Amino acid sequence: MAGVSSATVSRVINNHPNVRPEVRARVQRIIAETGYQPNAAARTLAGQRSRIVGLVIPQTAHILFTDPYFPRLIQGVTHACQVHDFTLSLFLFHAVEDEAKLSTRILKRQILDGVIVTATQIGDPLVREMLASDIPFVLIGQDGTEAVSFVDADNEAGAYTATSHLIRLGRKRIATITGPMNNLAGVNRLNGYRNALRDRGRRAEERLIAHGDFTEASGYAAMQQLLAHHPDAVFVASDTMAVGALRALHSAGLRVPQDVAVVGFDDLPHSGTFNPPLTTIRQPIKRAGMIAFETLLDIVEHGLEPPRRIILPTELVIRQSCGAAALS
Amino acid sequence: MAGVSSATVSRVINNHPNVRPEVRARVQRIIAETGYQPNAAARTLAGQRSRIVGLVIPQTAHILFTDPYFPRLIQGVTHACQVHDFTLSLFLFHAVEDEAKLSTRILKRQILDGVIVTATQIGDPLVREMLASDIPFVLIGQDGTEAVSFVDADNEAGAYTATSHLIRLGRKRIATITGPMNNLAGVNRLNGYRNALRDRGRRAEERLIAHGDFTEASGYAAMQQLLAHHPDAVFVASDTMAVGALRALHSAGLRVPQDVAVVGFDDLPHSGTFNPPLTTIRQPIKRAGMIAFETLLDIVEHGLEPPRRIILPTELVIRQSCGAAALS
DNA sequence: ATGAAAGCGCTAACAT
DNA sequence: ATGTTAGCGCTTTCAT
Repeated sequence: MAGVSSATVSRVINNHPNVRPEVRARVQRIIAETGYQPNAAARTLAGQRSRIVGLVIPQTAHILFTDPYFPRLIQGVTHACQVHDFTLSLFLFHAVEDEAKLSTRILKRQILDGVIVTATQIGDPLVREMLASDIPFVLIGQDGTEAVSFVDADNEAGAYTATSHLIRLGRKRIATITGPMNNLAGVNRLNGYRNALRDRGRRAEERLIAHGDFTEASGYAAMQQLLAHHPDAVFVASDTMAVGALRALHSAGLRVPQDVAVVGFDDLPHSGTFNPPLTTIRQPIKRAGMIAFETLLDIVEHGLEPPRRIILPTELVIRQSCGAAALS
Repeated sequence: MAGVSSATVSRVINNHPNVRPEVRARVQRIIAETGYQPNAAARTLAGQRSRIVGLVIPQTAHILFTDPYFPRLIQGVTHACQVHDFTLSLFLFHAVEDEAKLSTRILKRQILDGVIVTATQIGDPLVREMLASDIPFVLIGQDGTEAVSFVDADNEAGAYTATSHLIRLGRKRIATITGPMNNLAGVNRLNGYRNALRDRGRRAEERLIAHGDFTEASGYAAMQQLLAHHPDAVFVASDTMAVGALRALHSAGLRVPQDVAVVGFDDLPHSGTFNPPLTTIRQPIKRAGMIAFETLLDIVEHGLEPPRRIILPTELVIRQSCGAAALS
């Protein structure tokens, strides 16, 4: 004790106004000298705030988890946590059964001030559960539910830009490899592709649309399937699938970009080192993670209403795989 | 209330023996019906156990964090946490300054029952700090400190196997791209390489040893450097660096495995889809994460002494890049 | 501006 | 085998 009551120490730590500056300074000195840190459990119990948020990654994302997308996202969220002196807890579901534990183990124990949920499918039961529990939460990406706060990239605009770019380069048979159709990012990127063609008086040919699931293997399979219809360009809805597509193209002896131009989506850390370096739509993954946290914090502190709906811009990053570099 | 005191409820929840079976059943029924979950903060405060462990990833690993190695590891740790009803908190350091917060923010607040630390450098100050704080912790990998519990792959044996394999295939000028020399995995893999050559009466040529830092870019640079000395094989100390090495080889117009055989280390999820598919040393990354957690749990429950030192076996996975497949 | 005291929801030691 | 009670270390009224 530094000559004051524990109540005063508490006021100092929590920056309450009613403390004489000189007392405050003295207490702070003692804190620094002794290396005192308040016990987190006691604060949580007394104050009803844990300063812990959860990052929930559903089972559907399990196979995607080694994709560099998630590390980037985690970097963003942890960085924001760091800045605001929050702790991040990770909930990674390995099987569908695990998700049943979400409500009991995670939500009802009141350890979390809020939750960030990522990579949901359309109408994800996880989201319904969260909604029912009235815990503050924000989605990264959308699940199609109205009145849910989210941070998302402008998937449709990004896909539109990518496809327009290929049209502008004079490509005639522009195919696409989509994401999963039970995922709104997958759907929106396909919409962007369709709209870009439509706005230039072309109709999307169904044979030039192949579905993937955001994995590299699915990109490979989808590209092989498209080959039969001789595309001269392909917009791939994720960079990871683009890796697979490039492999399929190489195996078939086709040159990129001369025979087939390729544009991806994501701009992952290694996309610039693909062979050839990948032209792609950059989405600010790390920033999305940071903004998701900050939005969540705002909700925790100022209430759930109205739902925050944040859409982040994307940009076209031109490298070699689209053939534009060769022209200029 | 189900007709009993809170103490009895507590006994039921914590599986204390002294409860009549019929009372226990009744209480459990009520718990199930009401969906009651004990408040985690109160339990922690009263019981001195939080059932939360931390996973600490130092700043030195920041640039490596998008490597699929970390997701695998995280999958292992979260899976084990799931099974034992623990929660995982992630501490990812973005800058050296952040690490200063480890002790104050993380260790002294007593939120964590224990900590798993990964990817340390030799003599990492982080480890010294943990040691000083007497919190239970285990390393994934080693930092060279004696009397510290760790789980590690048998890096030296793995590298020895890889190099021996290349020798057996008749390669004469076997180079290596190493990991960083301030990292014990890097050092041990180099030792394995040297020993394999020595045991077959060869001397490692210093010109055929190029240093990398486990990033793809460093693998590319190191391979370019080695090219001047005309290796006919190269053991690359990580699959991610092998991607870079393969790129350098392709750019130089060399064929893999005909001109240069390549063997990697890790067996990351995508290593089988490289061009050509990569022969590599598989280390059980996910399992290392699980075992690290279980070892930590053992330490938390049964004390720090003696330090657990666990070394996991590796295995050679033969694919196309080493040229063995072509021979058989 | 500060201190005293109640209480957050549990666990554990002590009675019975 | 079960209930009673005293904390765990804070925050937050309520006095002063």
